[in-house]
Amino acid sequence: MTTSKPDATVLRTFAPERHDHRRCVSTALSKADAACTASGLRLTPLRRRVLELVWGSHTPVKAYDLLAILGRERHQAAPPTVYRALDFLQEAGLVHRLASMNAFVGCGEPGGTHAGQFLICSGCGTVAELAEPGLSKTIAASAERLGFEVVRETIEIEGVCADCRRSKPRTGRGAASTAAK
Amino acid sequence: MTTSKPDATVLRTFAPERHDHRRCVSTALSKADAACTASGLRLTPLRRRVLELVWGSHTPVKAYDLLAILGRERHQAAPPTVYRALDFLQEAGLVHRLASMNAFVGCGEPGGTHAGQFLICSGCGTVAELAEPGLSKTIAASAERLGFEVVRETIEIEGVCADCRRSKPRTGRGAASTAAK
DNA sequence: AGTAAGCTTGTTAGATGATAACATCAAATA
DNA sequence: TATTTGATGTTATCATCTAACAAGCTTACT
Repeated sequence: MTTSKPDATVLRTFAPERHDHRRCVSTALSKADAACTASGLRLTPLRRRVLELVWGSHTPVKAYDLLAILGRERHQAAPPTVYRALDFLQEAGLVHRLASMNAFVGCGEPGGTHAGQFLICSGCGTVAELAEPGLSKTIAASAERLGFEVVRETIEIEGVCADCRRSKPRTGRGAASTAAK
Repeated sequence: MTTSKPDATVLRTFAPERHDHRRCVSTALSKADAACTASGLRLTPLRRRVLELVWGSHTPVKAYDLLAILGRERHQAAPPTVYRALDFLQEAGLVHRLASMNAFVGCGEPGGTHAGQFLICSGCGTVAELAEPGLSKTIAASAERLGFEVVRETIEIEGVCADCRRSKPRTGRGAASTAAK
């Protein structure tokens, strides 16, 4: 699920347990088509397929997972194939790379290349993308005081999403059930 | 340069051009000794040496650079040697890993395992570590609204530090001097 | 001291992540 | 059509990180 939320700062919400994810994918692809057409970028079949695969997963996707899938589909696929497609998609603002986990997620609001702010749930692995102006503003203010000019922000917050907190509530001191291991 | 700054939110400042960095290193090692003694952790010769090497560089250090140095010193050193030491130092709160560049920096204020907020200068490569409560608070507020429980923050801001801005001032549209490559 | 337990390091091997360099092919343009 | 540019194929390699087991040290207890 990604669009038409009242809260404009949430570009991509955590994936709810039940939803027709195919619609997310097709919506994302349509947006991508439009965005590329508008800016004169070439969303080739390969690039489009990679984008589709990235969106196809609820959770961030690793480059080599994509590579494995492409390898099955195309009889041949080497790392550069996938990395080049991902590079293009990143520059086009269609996917984001999560540095803290070396993985990629579809961008909920393609268009301008914007800084991503991500909440990553360690329970279900899904990711929410925010665009909190307040956050960027606070960072800019801190940087300003040191005379630092901000170019790129990497903000990735790991934690537990609301759904996972409900299904695996925390006890007072350490979880009891899944404590082993 | 790392300590005794009036601004308590700056845990580690950008390295000034001229300073006796050996003092930074020895200060950091003393702090580490004290912290480990206090918390019953074993700062073995190997771990201490790795910490020293990390601090020895003004800029974030790559694991394989450490490995190369250790290899020269010890006649043998394999990746696990260095990664294990780094893991220990991270958990002890003595170094931070910068996910956006796969590198490590000494922590300016060891002790509790705190979230790092980093300003990374792409000019000189040096890093400042902040602890802006306002920033964490803003993040917590955004997370709160989504019912998200924050566990770990990865905040890495890339840009240009004050010194580098002075020495390579930006022109109106694109730098002229160092534009080629 | 003896010795068992647990932590630390050595060692080998390999998984995973990413890029360089050059060849080939397709699309856009002159 | 010829030329140029961009996209993809291909091979090779580098960089980052981890698993698994062996060996050595410390610690704590008898």
